[in-house]
Order: sequence, then structure tokens, then C-alpha cells
Amino acid sequence: MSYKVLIVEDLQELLEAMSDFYREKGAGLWEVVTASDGKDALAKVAGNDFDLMILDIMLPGASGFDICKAARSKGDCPIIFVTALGSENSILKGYETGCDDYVVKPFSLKQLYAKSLGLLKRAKKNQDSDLLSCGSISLNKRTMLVKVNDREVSINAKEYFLLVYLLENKNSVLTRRAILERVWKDDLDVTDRVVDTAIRRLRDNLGEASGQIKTVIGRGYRLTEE
Amino acid sequence: MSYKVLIVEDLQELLEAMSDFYREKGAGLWEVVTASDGKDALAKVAGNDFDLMILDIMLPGASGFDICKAARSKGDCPIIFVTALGSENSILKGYETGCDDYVVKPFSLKQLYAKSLGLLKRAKKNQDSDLLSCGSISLNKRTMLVKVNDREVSINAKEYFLLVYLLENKNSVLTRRAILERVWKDDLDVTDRVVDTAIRRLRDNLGEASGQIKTVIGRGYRLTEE
DNA sequence: TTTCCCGTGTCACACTCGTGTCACATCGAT
DNA sequence: ATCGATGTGACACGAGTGTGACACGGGAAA
Repeated sequence: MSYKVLIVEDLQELLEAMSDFYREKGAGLWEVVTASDGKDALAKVAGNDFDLMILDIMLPGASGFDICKAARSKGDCPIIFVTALGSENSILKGYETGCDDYVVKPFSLKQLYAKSLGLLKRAKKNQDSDLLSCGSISLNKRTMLVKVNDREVSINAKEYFLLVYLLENKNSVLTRRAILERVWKDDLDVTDRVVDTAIRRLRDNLGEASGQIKTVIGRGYRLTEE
Repeated sequence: MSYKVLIVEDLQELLEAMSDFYREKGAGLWEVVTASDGKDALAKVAGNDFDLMILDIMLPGASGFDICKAARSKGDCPIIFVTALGSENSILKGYETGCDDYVVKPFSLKQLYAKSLGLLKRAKKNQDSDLLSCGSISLNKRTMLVKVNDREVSINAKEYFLLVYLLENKNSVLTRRAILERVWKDDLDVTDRVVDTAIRRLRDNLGEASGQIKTVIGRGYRLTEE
């Protein structure tokens, strides 16, 4: 498993120094992509999914801010700005456009690298806690998208929260009461049987993965890997 | 009750300092097992069930990652990595392989010890009070899953609650009356003999562990370790 | 506003499967 | 050997669950 990093810098020597550092230091951890002008950078942002971007602000073609905006409209990978000494207002603008960190020239490669790892770890943690999966079912709590075998499926609100609860407790048997208390919360003046109906509709929408929801007679339901 | 900790470190002095610290500090709380190379560590992981592992990453024989993977494939005991200063990518990789925490050399033993206790407490919380076991039978009250020799078996509702009662009173003789009052609760207008039937069905489903339910003629049933 | 549609709760019916009961076989104690 | 206690197979009933249909209500579209 390697992480894809985009480094954008017009000063050729610095660009090489940085990319070499990432290639060597990580020992295979990084896949480095470089660009030395704004247009090239924008094209590469559009055509790839990066795990990290390091953007110089002053660039020919397009500014680092433009690239940042383009990246943000596409995803939310961590971005570090590289800025010249004394241009603090640039930094401010950088945070506005949504960068995660910045370094001021001249900077040490080691320091930049440390920041990279920190951001990456944070991003990973966030993703992990947002991403639920079990067998062929995966669910992203942030985007609220549900996929079965990487194909997107659409489900309704109640089914969604029910699925989240099932995923958060996969392999456990969940009683109707527990499900009611978690998914229906306040409107507890409903029949136990609504759970059955919700499960049915969820199974319908899950299609081929419907078998992963097992009925445990007398006790409740259970989501299994297969 | 003591906790079994595996400490793997090739630097002899450090290894001794750590193991001494755990032995003295815990005052009997810890059973310390040590290894100073990868091969030895892997053998000890395979041959024991640990409650905690502290793994150096750089080792002769096999890396801490390898040991971590081996441990993960076996169970989910908490793992703390010990890494040298400046090797942040190791930390990242550690989180990927599934470590729970890490310390960077040089570290204070006190700090490491605090992390240990924290992880242990967290792990305990997940297991304890929910887990019942007797001989080759284990039952998780939270997930409602029953295992015999680590193989999952499926049982029905009545059998499940009967087994819970048996497990909560293992080695005791339980009369039919007591079982009826606990497992059948309200529907007490049934024959004593339903217990026999329930026991029979439970034995069937427990398979190789069926012998653990002993009949005590004239009094009732009793769950034994073997 | 009105109209329509979609999400959701409820009911009715069908059916599976768990469970209680009985009859008979077997076991064990005296 | 005898008798009470327990194991075992079979069976029938009913609880628990799947499923289709419908009604209600809120939000979107006209």
C-alpha cells in the first residue's frame, strides 16, 4: 500500500529535492507525482486521486489557491501550502481556501515530511471512522453513500440508519427492542413489527447482499460477512 | 488474576529495564514474557495467549510488523509498538498493520506503563461481563454468539437462555424447577419434561461439547468443564 | 394553493420453524 | 428383576417471521 502525493513547485531544483526525499525516505511508501506549472498541476489533479498535495502558491499558469480549489471541489485530500517568507496574508488566504497546513520557505524537508505524515494519519483516521463495511456492503457515514460490490445503491432514511446500526454491530444479534431504541429513538410508540418491514425494505434494496442480514428467530437480526 | 504481557526488544538492557518495571510496578499484576529476536517472538506468540504485547519494530529475525500480523491473525490483544526517533513512516505502517498505540525511543517507562493500563482497560471492557465460558463452550451475551472450540454454533432462543443459565451457574446442579423459573418465567404451565427436551436439543447443537452437560439423576442438570 | 409522489407505519394472511407433548426405549438404583 | 427417572423420536400446534397491500402524511412540483 502506498500513498500518492502530488508536489507542485516551479523551482526545478527544489522540486527534485522534495520528490527525491519522499521517494527515498518512505522506501516505497510514496508514489510521487510532480508538476512545475499551474496548468500541468490542474490536469493532474483532475486525472488522479491523491492522498496528499504539496502546493507552491506562486506558480506560472495558475496559483496554488486555484489548484487547491480544484482539488477541494473533487475530494478532500490533505493539502500543504508552500509559501515564501513574509507573505503571511497568503497563509491566511490559504486557510480560507481550505489548506490543512503550510510551510514557509526556506523550510527543512524533514519538517515538511513530518507534517505530511501527521496529516495523512489524521485523514486516515477520519476516513476509517466514517467508513463502515461488512462483506460486500460498504457505507460512508460522511457522504451517506451505500455500496454493494462497489455498485452504489439508494436506500431511504430509516433503512440507512438501520444499516448503520447493523454495520456498527456486525456479527452481533440485535434485538428488535435494541433496534427500535437506536433507530426510532423518540417515536417508540410503534409496533415491533416496523423493524421487520424496515429489514425487508433494506434487504430489497441491498439486492444480492440481502442474504447478509440473517434472521435469528426469537431474538432479532444479525449482519454477517457472508 | 494476572495479565500476560509479551515484551520484544533486542537491546538487552532495555528489555531488562522494561520487564523489571512491569514485574515490580504491577506487584504481581503482570506475568512477563520476553523475547529478543523475531523468531523467538513468533514462537511465543503462537504458543501463548497474551493480554498485551509491546513490540520493537527493528528486530533480528522478523520485524515487529510480522509479529503484529501473526498476533492479529490469532486474536485481538492490544499491541504497542516501540520505534526509534524519526521513523515516522514506521508508525504509519504500524497503524496499518493494526497496532493500538506506539511510543518513540527514548521513552519513559512510566509513560509506556500508563499506555499499557489504558489499553488493557479498554480491551477488558469489550470482553468482560459479556463473556461466559466453560470448557470448550463460550458464549458472548452481547453478540449472542455461541462457540464450541472457537467454531460458531447456532442454537435456538430457549436453548440459548438455558445455556446462559447453565454457564452462569457452572458446576452447580440446577433443578428442573429452578431452570423452569429462570428460563420459562411466565409460561410456568408446562411439564417438567420440557426441560429434558430443551437439554436434549441443546446437547445436539453443542455437538462435541454435549458431554459437558451432565445429568444428575433425581436432581437435575449440571454444566461441567469437561 | 392543489396535486402528486414517496417514505413509512400498520394490518392481514401465509408459512416456516421453534417448541411442548406424548409414547416408547433405555438407563440406573435398590 | 422391578420401578422410577431420563433419553429419544415423532408429531402437532402456535409463536414468530416474510410478504403484499393499503393508508396516512409530508414535501416537492405545478
